[in-house]
Amino acid sequence: MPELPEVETIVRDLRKRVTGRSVAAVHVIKADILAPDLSVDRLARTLTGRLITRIDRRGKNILIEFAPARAESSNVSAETSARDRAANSEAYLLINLGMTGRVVVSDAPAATALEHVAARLELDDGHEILYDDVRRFGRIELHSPESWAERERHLGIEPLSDAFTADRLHDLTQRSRTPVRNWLLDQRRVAGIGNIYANEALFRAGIRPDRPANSLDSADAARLRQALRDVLTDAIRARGTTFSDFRDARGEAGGFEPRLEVYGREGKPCVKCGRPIERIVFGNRSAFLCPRCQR
DNA sequence: AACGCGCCCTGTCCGC
DNA sequence: TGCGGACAGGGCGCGT
Repeated sequence: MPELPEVETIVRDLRKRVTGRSVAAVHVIKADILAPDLSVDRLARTLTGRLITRIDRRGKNILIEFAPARAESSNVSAETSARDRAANSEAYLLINLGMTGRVVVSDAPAATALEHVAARLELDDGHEILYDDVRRFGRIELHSPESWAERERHLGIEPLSDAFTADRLHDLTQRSRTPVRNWLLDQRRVAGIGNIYANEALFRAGIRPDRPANSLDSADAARLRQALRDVLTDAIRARGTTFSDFRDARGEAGGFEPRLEVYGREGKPCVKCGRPIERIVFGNRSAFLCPRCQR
């Protein structure tokens, strides 16, 4: 269930721990977590020896940026091969955790407990970045600046950015009649929301999850925008929600689960009115709501 | 062509 | 006690 707050938690941990390190070696144990066009060989060839310059998050994706392999030479021959050009520009490693992916730095005590390590990045300080994933729904992609720019075009607006205004959200929702919970899950519209925070935000905003997106008026959109920002911010502060699988880069669970108000609380009393929380299923996923507080 | 559904994968839990 | 089936749900590919 890693969504925006969980990924942000990992990114902040990683940023402190591995920025400025370089890659000594790459090991892939389960090759099926690599993107279809990415071979173990190309990944290893591209990353070995490279300096980690930045760690970022985009939606639910971890983005590790690497410096060019060689310093840019002033006058490279016109016949520079594609591989040379790639080595002369930044590289971007994208990690999507899927359902059960974990990124843990190897010196954390919890690292030894990882049972499904799919890939390891050895660093020059002797530590490793471990990618662990029981179900292997996660994915690792390698990008050039160009392919990353292309990939990013398919990701929607960041809900914590200044650009995510009530007007913008209202405008976007008016183009679709899909249930607003499903609407929120589509990463091409808003990036970073998954089923847990979609449900939590809709409860906070007093909006039923099965309402068509285009039924939201501007007041609904304003409440939803604020609810999304609040719940994501609160969850980041609590270092994410752990149901069973999520762990931060130190291998530790998040603290937000006890503060969920509807998700996973079927039959339990609504925190606002006391009525039992209902679970309904649509779009192949559970939605949780208070039938009284959400309209 | 936006939308909905099934699939990928494994661990856990529940009912018989 | 054991086992089969449902369920978890991110993201993608496909059919309508």
